[in-house]
Amino acid sequence: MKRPTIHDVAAAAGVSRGTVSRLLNGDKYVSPAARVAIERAISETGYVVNRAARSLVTQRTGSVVMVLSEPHEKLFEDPNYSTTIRVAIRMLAERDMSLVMMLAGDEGDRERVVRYVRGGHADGVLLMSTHAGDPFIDALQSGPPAVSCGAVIGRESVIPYAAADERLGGRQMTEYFVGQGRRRIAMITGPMDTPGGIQRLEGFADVLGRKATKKLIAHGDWTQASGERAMSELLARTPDIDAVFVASDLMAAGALAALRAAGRRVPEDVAVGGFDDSSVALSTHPPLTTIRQPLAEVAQATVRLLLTLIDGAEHVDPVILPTELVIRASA
Amino acid sequence: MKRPTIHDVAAAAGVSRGTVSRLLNGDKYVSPAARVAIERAISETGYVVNRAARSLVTQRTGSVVMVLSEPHEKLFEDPNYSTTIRVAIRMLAERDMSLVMMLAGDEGDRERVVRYVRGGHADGVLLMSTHAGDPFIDALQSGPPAVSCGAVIGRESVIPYAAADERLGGRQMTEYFVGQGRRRIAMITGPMDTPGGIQRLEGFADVLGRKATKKLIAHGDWTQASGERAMSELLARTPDIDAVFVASDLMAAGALAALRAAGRRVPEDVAVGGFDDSSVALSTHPPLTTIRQPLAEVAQATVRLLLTLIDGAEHVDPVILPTELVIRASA
DNA sequence: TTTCAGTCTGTGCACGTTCACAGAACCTTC
DNA sequence: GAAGGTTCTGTGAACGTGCACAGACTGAAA
Repeated sequence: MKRPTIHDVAAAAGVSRGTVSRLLNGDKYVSPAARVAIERAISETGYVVNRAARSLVTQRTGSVVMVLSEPHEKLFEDPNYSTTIRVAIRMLAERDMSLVMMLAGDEGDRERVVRYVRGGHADGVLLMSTHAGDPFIDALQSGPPAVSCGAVIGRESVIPYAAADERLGGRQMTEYFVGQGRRRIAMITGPMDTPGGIQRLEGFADVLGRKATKKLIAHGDWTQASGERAMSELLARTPDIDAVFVASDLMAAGALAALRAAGRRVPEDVAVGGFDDSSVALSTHPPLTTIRQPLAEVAQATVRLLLTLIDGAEHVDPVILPTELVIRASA
Repeated sequence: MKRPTIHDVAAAAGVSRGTVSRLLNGDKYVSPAARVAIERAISETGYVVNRAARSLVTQRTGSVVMVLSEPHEKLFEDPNYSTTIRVAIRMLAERDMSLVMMLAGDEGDRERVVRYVRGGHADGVLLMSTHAGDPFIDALQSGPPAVSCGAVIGRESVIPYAAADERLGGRQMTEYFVGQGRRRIAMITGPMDTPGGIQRLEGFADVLGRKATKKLIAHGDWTQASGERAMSELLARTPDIDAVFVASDLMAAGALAALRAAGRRVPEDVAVGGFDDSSVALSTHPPLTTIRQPLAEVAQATVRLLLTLIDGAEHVDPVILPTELVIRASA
């Protein structure tokens, strides 16, 4: 039993293919009588358009590809992903478009993505967590519109993006520490080739100025273990620290462990601030004071940018959304 | 500047469309001379096949749709998702297939999925975390092959799946408690319409037999808050508990908070066991003894089942993979 | 009546591929 | 040299849709 085609619908409704096609594509110039007949025929036959045939003639695929630029080993649970995926699916579904996922972890992956996109298999590209100087961004330039969820360092001008104001978040936490009368404020950053790594530190430095010395700054790689290590480093280097701003909740959990091991009380001896307001922030002891990012809003803005470009806009401006301080027991 | 077609490649290589098509589809009967000429022409022109045109004639789309059956509000970070998504993308990419994502949170979503699948837009369906008695599984029966990542309760016979042996996990943790000489062992379960909710409890009951009384069992909904609430309930009901098996790490984090509030020491007074071995298990204090699920292996097995069915197999058997006890400080 | 604009409809063609088929070229064997 | 099997190649016909175009019908204005 074959799937019904537009011919079958037309025949059942007693009209021609063209009329059915017009109705399907929201064209005006379809008489009320034809309209009801066709709608009935569609539901009777269970017709659904063949996207392949349509895209063959329209040169559009009705799909957007989301590219995950994480190296394979790092399967860490980034809440950003699940939120963005869901928001994107939902917004695309409203326009009857679908989301296809691709990985860009190694060279082979990236080549595959470029081939896919260049081959015209997607109407747009949604980049996730792309690292600084990623060469394959250039390869994407000539194809369909591409946007990034989160800033692409060094390429802000070439690829539109939506992101949280990470720098503001850094300032918010640091100002909070200062306002509490903390005097020796340290920071554990993320990798310095990511926006979160760079910009959260910038916010920290904005507030502290020259008091943000190298001795007070340690680097992690987002993992809990790296947070623990960095905290130990800091304690060894500058024992009189009374506050530490950690660039992610997960690393902050590591920092808490190191502080506990060193016999420091939190928040009495050392205040700890995280970033992300992830579920980890609630499961630590004490729960983390942290910075909440407007994840869903960023995702929405990203998709909106992409759709605007797909609709033919020449240029869009980046969108930067404010973060928010969430106060809990750790600071 | 138009995209090159198979005609352009054929012309550049001095052969006909048919020969190029044969090479592309791995057919034998292509002479060595033609082969090199075509391969050169392909790389010179930058040709990449038009999937829409191909799928129009082959009736295959080269894509698999992953259906996320979570209600919208619950955007909780399930590590299962990110692992399965990555594994699926990777395995599909090897066969030059792509993964498209859809949501099935409400009735409208589900209808969209059914239309999409029935419309022949996917060669297979990969169900994630489908709840018991989900009616839309039946709607999927008549379409392309569908498999589930995780058991589908009450439908094990109708839809193939791969899953972790949740029941075994429940036994492992409970036996560990028994072996340690714990006498009053309680359990906090997940929702009783999910495999994780039901089967982890079954494992618990397997070991404890009639000692697993109703008084010792409380129910949560996977959230941290529900874990905390359930733990308080249990303590009020049965104050002499000396161990509790919590069906997820996140809920276990909540249980730890409740125990701390009640002045119980962990693990001295009460041993706590979690489930999942998620990142939360490491960030709690003390770190959680828990059950590790072979997430990646389950994902691989799921995709393999689906591909086997897509390749024409009539029937496949479900795959159930063993869990593993991970001992940390909480028990 | 004629003219014209507006509304609605049907038809042929193109999109880029695969597949079945026919046939050419080559080798082996009688 | 005829016959028969491989191996290889080109060609026409689909697949299901959107779009441009031509034309039919309406009603209003000249």
